[in-house]
Amino acid sequence: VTVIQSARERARAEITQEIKDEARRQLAQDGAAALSLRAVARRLGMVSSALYRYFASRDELLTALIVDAYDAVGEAAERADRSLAAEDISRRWHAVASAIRSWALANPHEYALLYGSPVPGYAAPALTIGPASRVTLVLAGIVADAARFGMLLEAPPRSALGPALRTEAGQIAATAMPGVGPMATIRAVIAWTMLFGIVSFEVFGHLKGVIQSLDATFDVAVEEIAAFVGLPAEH
Amino acid sequence: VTVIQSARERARAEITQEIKDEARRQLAQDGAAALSLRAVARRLGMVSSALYRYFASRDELLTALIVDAYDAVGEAAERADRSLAAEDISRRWHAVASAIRSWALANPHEYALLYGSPVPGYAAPALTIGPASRVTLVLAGIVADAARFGMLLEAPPRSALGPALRTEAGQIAATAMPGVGPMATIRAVIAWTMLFGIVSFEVFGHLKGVIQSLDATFDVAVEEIAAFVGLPAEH
DNA sequence: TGTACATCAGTGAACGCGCGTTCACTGATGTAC
DNA sequence: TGTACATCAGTGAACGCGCGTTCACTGATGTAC
Repeated sequence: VTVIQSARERARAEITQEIKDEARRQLAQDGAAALSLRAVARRLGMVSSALYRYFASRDELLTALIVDAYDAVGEAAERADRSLAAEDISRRWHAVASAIRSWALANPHEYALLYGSPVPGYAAPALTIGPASRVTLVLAGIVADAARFGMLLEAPPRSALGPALRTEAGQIAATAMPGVGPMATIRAVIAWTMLFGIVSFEVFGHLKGVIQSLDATFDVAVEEIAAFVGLPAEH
Repeated sequence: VTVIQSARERARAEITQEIKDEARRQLAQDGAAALSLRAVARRLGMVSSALYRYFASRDELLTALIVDAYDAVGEAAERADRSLAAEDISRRWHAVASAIRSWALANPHEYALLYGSPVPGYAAPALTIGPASRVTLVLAGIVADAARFGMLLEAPPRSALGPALRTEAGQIAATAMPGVGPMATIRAVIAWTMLFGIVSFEVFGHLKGVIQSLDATFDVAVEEIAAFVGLPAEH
């Protein structure tokens, strides 16, 4: 963190932030497709070409928003995780899942930007990978800790893993979940997609007209996914 | 089905179809946001205003594409389901899941239109509900048949259902899965979101750089979801 | 401390583009008597 | 079977809009001597 800043540097940082904030506001209201540099500039009382001093293109601004959004969910998940003792596996799992869901429901358009349809013509640059994996690493960390504490129940698989998948599971475990066996690793990856599956269905409106008790359903789902991964039960 | 048609009626039906086909082609290439009436008209050698004889607005054309897409996945699922004996629960489950995934991978933009970010400013009209539920009913039918044949294993829940959710489960079961208990019904609904969760993650690119063996992972996931719902194991 | 020059934020006009939708019209196809 | 009229597909021009991006510029802030 740079501390000493000239007035110019400070102004630049502040205005960059203001641009992102206004862009985020528009994103939240009308979605990513409706985000326009000109509209952002208009709202800030600037001329549209002035934004090019801060972002080289619309895509670059979009990338900044994506990175911020990944960081926002990531931080929400990390905060929920940190608020509990490491051994409290089941409650950590529930807390993190709820944090992700709450963030998604509070920021549906940002959630859609991250986990919905890819924006056509936009290729996520490499610098989004780090922030994107924060949430994933939190979930993986819970499974890894469960294994570390001997609390991970590796149930017999209904179908055996092929050799290719075993190898891949080993690599994933090595980097994100040391000490977790291949089947449990694959189950954890699948659980990750399951979690976002139910969140996406709720945020995108597919449960409307199907289920009203969304909180209760989500809790049941999270607990059942925990069981599926082999995490200890609640209480 | 109307059989007797005047030349005018036949021409109208054909051109309506051509418009939808061209629109679908553009949708497949550049996504829903890039779909433009003018571009469609240009490709068909018509003037843009001529399209208004067939669709009252861009949204109406989009709705037609959505309905067709729902019908396409729905039919793929139904065909896969019909190809097997009713008692062959496990293979029906796998076949239907694979049919959905294959359709999604072959038609990523259409899939995104149905299950990705909602199109901002577009409210799906009531007439999409019927086609949208075809896939869901196929999956529900498998669970219902499993119950009917005494092949559904209702495992003890890790967390009990609240009264509100029990009531809702009863209603869902009554319309879509007669004979299935409340917990199994909720599990079926959750399984439905899980299935689309993994398909969405694959189609939207979130598994890129995480897992290479996508076919194998999907098979494992489908089998594990079957176990979760209480469907019989393969073989 | 003061001056000369370099850096940089912001302006305003312009380029070139594509979009959805409306409307008065022409001319061909269908229908009623 | 033939004529008069109604229906309807498609045309072409226009309205009004907003967009991303470039570029030569002004004037203020910062830096080096």
